[in-house]
Amino acid sequence: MRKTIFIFGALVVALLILFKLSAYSLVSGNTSIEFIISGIAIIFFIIGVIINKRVLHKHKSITKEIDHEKIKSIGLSKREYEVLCEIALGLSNKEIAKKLFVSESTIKTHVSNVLVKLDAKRRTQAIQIAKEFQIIPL
Amino acid sequence: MRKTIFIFGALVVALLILFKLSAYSLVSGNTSIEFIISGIAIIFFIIGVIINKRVLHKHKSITKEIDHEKIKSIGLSKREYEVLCEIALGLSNKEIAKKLFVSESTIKTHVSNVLVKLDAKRRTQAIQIAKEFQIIPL
DNA sequence: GATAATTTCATACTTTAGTATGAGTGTTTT
DNA sequence: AAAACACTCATACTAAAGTATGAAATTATC
Repeated sequence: MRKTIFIFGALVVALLILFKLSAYSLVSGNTSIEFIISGIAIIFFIIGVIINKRVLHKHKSITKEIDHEKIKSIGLSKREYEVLCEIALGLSNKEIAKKLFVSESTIKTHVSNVLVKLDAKRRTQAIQIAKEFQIIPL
Repeated sequence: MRKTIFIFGALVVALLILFKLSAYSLVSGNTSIEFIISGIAIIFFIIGVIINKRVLHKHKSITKEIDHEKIKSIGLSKREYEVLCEIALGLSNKEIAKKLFVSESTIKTHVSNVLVKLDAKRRTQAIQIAKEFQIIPL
């Protein structure tokens, strides 16, 4: 938020300087009106692009970033969340067990807990629900 | 593509009109220089926003829209693709069977074919692969 | 109209997933 | 220290998923 205020402040100052500069240039007759207009047009075009990018980027990040608060509110433990991520990658229980250096029965326990906490009947449904909750990357 | 060309053409024309107008206004002394500059700034700011939105929208559509060519090249039939989409929604074979008004064994056949064609060992892996191929919606 | 591809279904089987229960071992938290 | 939690593992079971094979009906395609 502080950044945004700073940028807009700088923008206003730049605008005022532009006004003064262009008025001076016109009076002194050094520069043509077309040149000034073109410069201003380019500058504001760029500003428009940048600001739009910022706004859209925030939107994107909302849909992409992981909602850690949601994970907590659901009550998923660190290990359960890890298992959930591996499920979403398409791994079997056996493969997850190997990857995390634990037994398959341990993974089964974690998976069961994840299903209960996400209110899912299957691991595929858990993936879908986790995506809706934005707790796993797309 | 035609649209883009048309828009840019209109843009150039609008620019030239602006030049003439501002030059005329200044000579006749009806309008202040600040007013003209502000107008131009606003117009180009808006143009910048619009163009940026178009570019980003195309980018988004690339990551969101379904690659029908890919589906064909993989060799997925219409029914198999339907089943794949239902799998991605987290449905069980029985649920898919009900939804598509066929028997569960039919769905099993389709699922098996899908797994072979996507080179997946499990339905969860098939979901992941299908997402990477961009043949199912995120 | 014949051929090829798709869709449908069944049966029998193997494998994986998921549930239930109990229990041991550490870590926090109170 | 005791309670609560997280992680681990096992056994035994049920349910679902996936494979293999064969076959009939439908629909494109040539």
